[in-house]
Amino acid sequence: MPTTTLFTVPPSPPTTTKRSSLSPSSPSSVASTTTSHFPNVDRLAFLIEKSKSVNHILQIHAALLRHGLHDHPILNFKLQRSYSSICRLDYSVALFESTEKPNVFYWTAIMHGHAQCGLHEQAIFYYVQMLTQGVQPNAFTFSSVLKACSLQPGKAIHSQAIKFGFDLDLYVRTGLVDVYARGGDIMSANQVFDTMPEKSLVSLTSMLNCYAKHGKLEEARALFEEIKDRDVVCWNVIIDGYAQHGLPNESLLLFRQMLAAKVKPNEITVLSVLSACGQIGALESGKWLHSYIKNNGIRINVHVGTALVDMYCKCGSLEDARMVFDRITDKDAVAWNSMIVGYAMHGSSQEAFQLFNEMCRIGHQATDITFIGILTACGHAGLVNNGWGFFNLMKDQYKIEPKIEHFGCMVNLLGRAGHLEEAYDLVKNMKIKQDPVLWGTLLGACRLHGNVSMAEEIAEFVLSHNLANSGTYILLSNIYAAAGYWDGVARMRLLMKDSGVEKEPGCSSIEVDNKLHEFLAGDLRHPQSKQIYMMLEEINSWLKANGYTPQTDIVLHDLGERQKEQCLQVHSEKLAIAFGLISTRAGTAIKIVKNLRVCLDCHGVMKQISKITGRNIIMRDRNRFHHFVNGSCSCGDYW
DNA sequence: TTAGGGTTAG
Repeated sequence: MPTTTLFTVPPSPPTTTKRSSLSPSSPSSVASTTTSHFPNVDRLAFLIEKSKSVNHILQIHAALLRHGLHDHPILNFKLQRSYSSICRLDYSVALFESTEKPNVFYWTAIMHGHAQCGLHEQAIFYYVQMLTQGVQPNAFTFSSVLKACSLQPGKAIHSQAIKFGFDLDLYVRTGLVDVYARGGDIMSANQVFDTMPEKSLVSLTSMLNCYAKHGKLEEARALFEEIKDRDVVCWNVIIDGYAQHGLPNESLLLFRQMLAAKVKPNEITVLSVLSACGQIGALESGKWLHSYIKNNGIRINVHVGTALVDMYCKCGSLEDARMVFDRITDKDAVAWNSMIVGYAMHGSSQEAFQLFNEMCRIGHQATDITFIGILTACGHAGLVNNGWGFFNLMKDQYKIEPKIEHFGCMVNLLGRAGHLEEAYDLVKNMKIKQDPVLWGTLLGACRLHGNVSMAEEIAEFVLSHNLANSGTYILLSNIYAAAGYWDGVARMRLLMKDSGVEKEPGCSSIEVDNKLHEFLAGDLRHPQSKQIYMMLEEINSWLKANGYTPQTDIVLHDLGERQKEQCLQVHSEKLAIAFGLISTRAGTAIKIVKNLRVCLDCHGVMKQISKITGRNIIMRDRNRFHHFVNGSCSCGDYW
């Protein structure tokens, strides 16, 4: 019986056993098949199909040439397909072109090969050529070419499939659902799907994917619940749908259900679940998943490795991230970027720069994302000159046109460092479309440096050019509040109310024993609420004893001093830290994730708590990580 | 009178 170990060199066989040329047991024996035995076509066909590397295929190809079998229609066809399957389209095309009068099998295979390798236009070109040469397509042809179609050509192929009578074929229909799904035409996808004469698990999954990809999670869930024998692909689609559309908790919940349903996760599953862990900042769950991967034979290839690096960075453990990163053997630019961006968000600028140099040294091309990481690193460290240096390097040497995100990093860097005019000029003069977020960044810098006049000038421009969003009103309101212009605050609140804008409430979360606990400001919903508030009282007495003054001026409401203090005391991050202190062992680090930027008062309080309790506190806010150790923060109070 | 081809997750 042939096995997949055919291409490994076996222990030396007894010399008395005559090895048949029909069952070669090593690559060289394929190529050196020169005995009188005529190779069996089935056997060679099998060997071609089993081949996974270009060398194996080339050896078999050579053997075919030696035996004059290269013209054999099936072997030639299989060879062509085999080269395509490893994306060696050069060989595949050469074979195809040397085939006299290729039949529909050859045409379909060459289309499929190109579609598979992402050469979509080429695949469609072959389809047109085939028709021009009078070869009739069949159902296989349509399902192959559809893989290469975006919405417009897809519609044309759809009509042709109807014309040739293959549109009811299960595979063709599934391909059509997929075309409409990819093109975002959910209505048409639905219509094609609903009118399918029969539905397979694959077609159901294709429709499920359509909903999940486009954030139609309710529809996706309803369809998912209807599917009887869910396979791993099905689960992957729904888990990823939640992970990519802002519901990472739901994604983790489904992952647990998948395990309970005894469906074995694969590489694709863990990519989505790791992303979900990263979004939540769930380090314990992420670590558990890492061990699961190791214990269940899921290979840590460059994709899984990068997802792990990303998860560890976002969950606050740079050490674990770096350990995984160093073990990735075939790092691509994405892997390097994830580690560089990780260092950047922790404010480890020097490490980010070092890694960037290392990446360049070994010949990896930096991408636009690399520069986002590097410029972010400059921003967190206030390195204005370095920032300009990298920004220009990117444009001039790497020929990467700065995108809105790069301008965002620069405006943030300049604005934060007090170079307000420079930042203003950069935004005014940039050649790409004006963006509300960028103006928001600039307004944020005006707020930080108390420049009310520039803020008002910008506000006027932004409001009159329809560039305001919810953030603009909030920022302006905050700027007025900080300057004590309560009239201005009232005006902005009115504008916000009229435009239906609501401020996103601050929310902090903390993971204890694999369970996520979320807190809003002043939250009383937690079962241990009473103990949490008692702990808060204790913290307050510690702070008082240490002479800490609450930063009441950051409370942007027109309230009295005592009320402002009370307002600060129940900020979500304070509830989370209080819960962390009562629910974890003394000495363990506490990790908190906040959806907004940490406020000045909470930042000061965290520093004090780290000193008083001797605990390390790691806090991820919307902007970056803060590591509080013994009374100081890794951000150096610059954030 | 034959063999060979296709659809879903990343």
